[in-house]
Order: sequence, then structure tokens, then C-alpha cells
Amino acid sequence: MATTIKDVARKAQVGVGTVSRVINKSPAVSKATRKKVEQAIRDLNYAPNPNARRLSLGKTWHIAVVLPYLTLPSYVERLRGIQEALSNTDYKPILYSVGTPEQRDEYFHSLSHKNHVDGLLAISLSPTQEQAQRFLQNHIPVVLIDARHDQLSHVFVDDVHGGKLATEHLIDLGHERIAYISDYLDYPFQKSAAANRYQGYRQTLQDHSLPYREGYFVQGEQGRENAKTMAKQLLSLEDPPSAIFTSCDTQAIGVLDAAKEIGLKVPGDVSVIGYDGVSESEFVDLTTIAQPLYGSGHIAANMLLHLLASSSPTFKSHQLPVKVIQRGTTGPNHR
Amino acid sequence: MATTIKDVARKAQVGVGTVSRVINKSPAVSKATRKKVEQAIRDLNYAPNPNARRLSLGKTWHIAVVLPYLTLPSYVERLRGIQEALSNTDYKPILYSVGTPEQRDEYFHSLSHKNHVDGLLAISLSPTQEQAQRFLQNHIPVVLIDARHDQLSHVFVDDVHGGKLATEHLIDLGHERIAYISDYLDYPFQKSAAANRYQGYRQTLQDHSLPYREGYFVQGEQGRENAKTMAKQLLSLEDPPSAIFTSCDTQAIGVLDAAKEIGLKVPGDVSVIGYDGVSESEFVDLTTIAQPLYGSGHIAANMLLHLLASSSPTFKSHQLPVKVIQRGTTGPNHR
DNA sequence: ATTCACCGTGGAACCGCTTCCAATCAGGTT
DNA sequence: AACCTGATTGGAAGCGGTTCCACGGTGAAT
Repeated sequence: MATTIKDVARKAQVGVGTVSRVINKSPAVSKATRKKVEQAIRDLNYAPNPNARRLSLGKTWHIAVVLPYLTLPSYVERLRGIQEALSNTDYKPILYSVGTPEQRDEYFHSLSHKNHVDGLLAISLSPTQEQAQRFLQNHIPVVLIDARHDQLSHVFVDDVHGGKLATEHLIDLGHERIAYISDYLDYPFQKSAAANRYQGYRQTLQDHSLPYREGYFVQGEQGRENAKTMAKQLLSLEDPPSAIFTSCDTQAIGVLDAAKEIGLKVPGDVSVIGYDGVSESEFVDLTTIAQPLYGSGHIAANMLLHLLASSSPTFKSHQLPVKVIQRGTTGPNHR
Repeated sequence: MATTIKDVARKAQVGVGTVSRVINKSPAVSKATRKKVEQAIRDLNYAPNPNARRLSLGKTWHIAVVLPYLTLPSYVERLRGIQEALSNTDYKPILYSVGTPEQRDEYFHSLSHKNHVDGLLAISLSPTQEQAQRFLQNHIPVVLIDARHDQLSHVFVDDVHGGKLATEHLIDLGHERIAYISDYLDYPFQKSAAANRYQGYRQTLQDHSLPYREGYFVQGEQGRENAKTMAKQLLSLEDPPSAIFTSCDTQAIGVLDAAKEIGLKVPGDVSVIGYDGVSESEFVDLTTIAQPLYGSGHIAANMLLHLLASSSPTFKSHQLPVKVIQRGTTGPNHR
């Protein structure tokens, strides 16, 4: 059907080995022969079959990007960073979008076999200890983004610290009744970043001798709508919080929706602080804890490229900073 | 290195053909043998080498998604639609991000060879006539998103109509001095949607006997920052426009930035209408011309799946609607 | 003139799978 | 008992590359 290396060899009157050498820029080809072969390639509009090459070479030039469905802007930002880091190379990213924990396990399992992809980047998703072992044993380079691991390289931020920063920011503004709206702490995909932020929140309350109230902590499914519902519930308490910290910006926006619907002023009646620093946060003038999202993807991809290039892969743990970005949704406590 | 089908065959004491049959669920295997082989597969933790399989089968189970760098939220939304449509299938999307026209051509050229990918989805990017011919000749299914073509299937919206809707909306509000801020009309990637919107704009001005002013039309590089610059230039004219229509929401947000910086009220001093209806538009309460972005990706991916499944690929042209979403950035003309 | 090293080159073997074809075997027919 | 049928099965060939190995030819060294 398609033209093969044999056709080229015949047309150029050389052996297949020689054609292969030309294609792969081997120096062991005379100038004259090279010209002949190149001409034949052009005449036939030949391109090598990548699958044959992959089989023979045992190299795919594919990188699996394993990530949750693109429901959150933070995933997308990270993906952008990956994409741009890869764009200078011959590696192409294949998207493995996971919708359920079963799917995550299926992907991690099959990708841990040799000859599937050359390496993996996982966003906000950790392999189990067993899965990690298989990657290690099979020498498949992996870099985790927004996750920590003691054997797989990763880039991460200190979410406990982030939770602390958010809570302290609110306390500094005079708030004492501070609620936390969160993703499920035992998020089905990995030990959640939300859990660490929660820990920072609890810790900080305690450090400032503020009471922790059961009712001020609610967790639920990700997403703007769910956060809105949770916020309405919180804000209609008999003794509602004067400030709300959410585990991501998307949820914070949901809280803003709720406040608007109830008729509460932000930050007059209630302060809101998010987490992540996605670009949307700027549009709604949201105070937030920012982390380098694009940067995390970019750095992770480069780490993977290094692993791919090096003969002796080395473990690396790369920490990125978090910081408060103060904008218009947090203000002094009036009550 | 890795275990192969031969290892399994040896372990299960059968031939490789039989193992292959078990893997591919061929019915021509006795129950007993099947059990034996399945056990061996499990014992060895065997997974077939996908590259060998692809070579033998001539099928990759890969779909190329060719798209510009993920700079615009509209690309991301479309990608999301693709991803979700593909998530029920065995096909995996490979991202071919294009940063320059040369890169676009390189990708379209190499992907038009058999055995590279099973099919293509292109977002806001058209192949040349010659490239299209090669896809057709080689029977490689392609679906274009946000583009039209007379032989390649595609999903699109009527951007002339969209431009008209936007302009009419402003005219209905009493505006007469209406500017248009645009991507380059001869966008390097394809005949630009912006050009069609421009045409709708011109047309509508004429239909309403309003003069077209040279100075009210500016084009420039994509992006929020550039739009901001262009808007400042426009708004500092001696006789500035009372309303600005932009070729995408991202630019409209840049216009909003400019107005804020200059100290103009929106919509009091100047009305702003965008295009696309990305989720960000809601955050900034932007009036806009909305088109189904997620839907375009979803539908296109399903069209491609049909082409892939059918033995006689058929051309299809799918039009999606546009509509005005009136929000807070447009209001009556006061001057 | 003979030997030797080295450069270019052709082609077989191999990568690991699928599939076709031939062979075996059990059971049913006549 | 001889024959036929259909169900299973083993294994070779083929998919289209890469690479190793052997070989012929050239020019320099002896």
C-alpha cells in the first residue's frame, strides 16, 4: 500500500541498509549515494513507518500525560507548561484522561510495561506503592506533578504552608470565624492537596488559639456549583463564618456566586480566599494563594526530558513556592 | 528484556498463535487452553507490545489533535470536548501543538502518511488544498473544527452572522461609532474567523447606513495585552468609539483592562462585546457572541469516530449556532 | 607485487505481534 | 473399517524498519 524502504532501495538502486543509513543520518554513506537516495525519497514521497521503527528501536517518542478530566483550570495550566516544554523536542504528549480511580489504575498499570511510552507525567495523581515499584523496576521514567513520593521524582508545593498562609491572612484581617470549604479530603485519586491545606488551616487556628468548629468545615465534590451549595449552607448558619477559605479557586468562585445570590457583600459581609492562582482568579478579583501552575508543568516536563536523556536516572524532588496574592475579596472583619 | 508472546507460549505449553488468539478473544480456542494461557499471562504479568501490534495490524489507535499552542481558552474548551468524546473509546489523543505556520505544514505533511495516526482533528487550523488532497488520497479521516472545507468534514459556525449579531446588538443600543478590534485578518494559520466577523461587521454597518471609519478598525497579534494596547489607542482618538466589538473574548477582556486604566466606565462610557462565550466571559460579566466550543470538539470527535468505523467515509459539514449573550458590558449610547 | 587497513555497501537476522495454512484429532457416517 | 467433517492447534510468513556482519574495492605501506 504505502511506499516502504524497499521501494526506495529499488528506485535508488541500493540496499535497504543504505537507505536506512541515509534516513538516520549515519555518516557512513558516500556523498553520491546519499544524493541518489535522497532523490528517490523525494520522488516517492517516502516517510518511514513510525511503528516499524518503534518496534525495531524500542523507542516510541511518546510521553503519557496522565491527568484528571480537564475540569479544573489548574490542570489545564499545568498541561500548558508541559506542552511548551515538549514543543522543542521530538516527544509528543499523549493524553490519558482519567475519570475514575479504576481508570487511573488501569492506565498506571498498562503504562508501567516497557514499550508503551517512553515516560510519564502525572498531574495531581499518584501511583500506588506497587505501581511505583513497577515503574522503577522497568526503568520507566516518571515525574509527578502536584504530588510527593519518596522514589519517584516530582514537583510540588508545601500545601500545609499554603493553608497556613491563607488562614493567617484572614486572621491578620481580624477574622475569627473562618470556614474551610474543601474537596473531599480523601479524594479518590490520591492523598489530596486539600487535606494538607486543611491541616495548615487547623494548625494555624490552633497556633492563634482560635477554636476549630466542626460546622465550619465542609467537604464535597469538586466544582463551582457544589461549592456554591456548600457556601449557602455555611452562610445560612445561625452563627455564620466571617471568612471562607476554599481549597481551590474554582470553589472560591462558587462561594462568590453564593454570596451574590444571598445578597451578602464581599468582602464587607464575608471575606473569601481561594487557592491556586488560576487566571480566572484575576477576573473576579479574588484573593488567593498562588502557586506556579504553568511552571510546575514546565519544570516537570524538563525533569522528565533529563531522565530520558540520562543513562542513570536520578530521583529529584523539586519544591515550588506558594504566596498570598491579595486582591479584592478579603477585607477586615466588621462583626 | 520484557516478556513476549513467546515466553507466554512456552509457559502455557502452546503455540504463539494460540496465545495471540486468546489475547484477541478469538472464539476458536477451547475453554481449557484459554484458561491455561490466561493463567500464564497473569503469572508473567504479560502485556503485548503495542508497537509490534501496530506494525502488524497497521492501526495505531491514536488520533492526532492538531491545534495552536493552548494560548486561548477557546482552544482548551474545544479540546475538552474532544477528550470527553474519546474517553469512551480505545483511541488516545496525541497533541500536535503548532506554534508557527511551518510547524503546521510539517505536521499536516507527515500526518498525511499512512501509519502515523488513524485520524486527525484540527482546531482552528486548515490544511492547504494540496495537503487536503493527500489526506483524501491516503484515506486518512480528518475533521476540521472552526474551519470550512469543501472536501474535508468539519464543524463550524457562521462567523459572518456572528459579526452581524454583535454589530446589530450595539446598533440596537443606539451606538453609531462602533470599533472592531481583531486578530490579524490574514492570520497565518488559516483564513481567519476574525475576517468573517469583520465582514459581518462591515455588512451590518452598511445595512444600517452607518459610515465605516478606517480608524475604527485595528488588527493585531492575539492576546489580552495586545488588545489592551489597541484599545487604548482607539479610546484616545479625538473622536473615540462609543462601543467596541472584539474578535474574541480574550481581547474583550484586554479592552476592559484598557478602559479601567484610562478611567472609562463600562458600559457608561464605552460598551464592549466579545466573541466565543468562554467561561471567563461570565466572570467579567462580558456581553458576548457565544458559540458551542465544548460542543464543537465533542461533535467533531464523534464525527471522526464514525469515519473511523465506517468503510465508506462520507463528507459532512456540521453547522453550529451562534447567539448573543447579553451581560453587563454593553449598554445604551449616551453621547 | 603483495599485504593490510579501512571505507561503503548489501542483505540477513531480528524486533514482537497477527494471520494464514496445514496438520492433528475426535466423533459421526456409511 | 474406511471416510468425512469440523474444531483446535502449531508455526511460518509477513508487517517495515535497524543493525550487525561479511565482502569487495581502494590506496598506502612494505
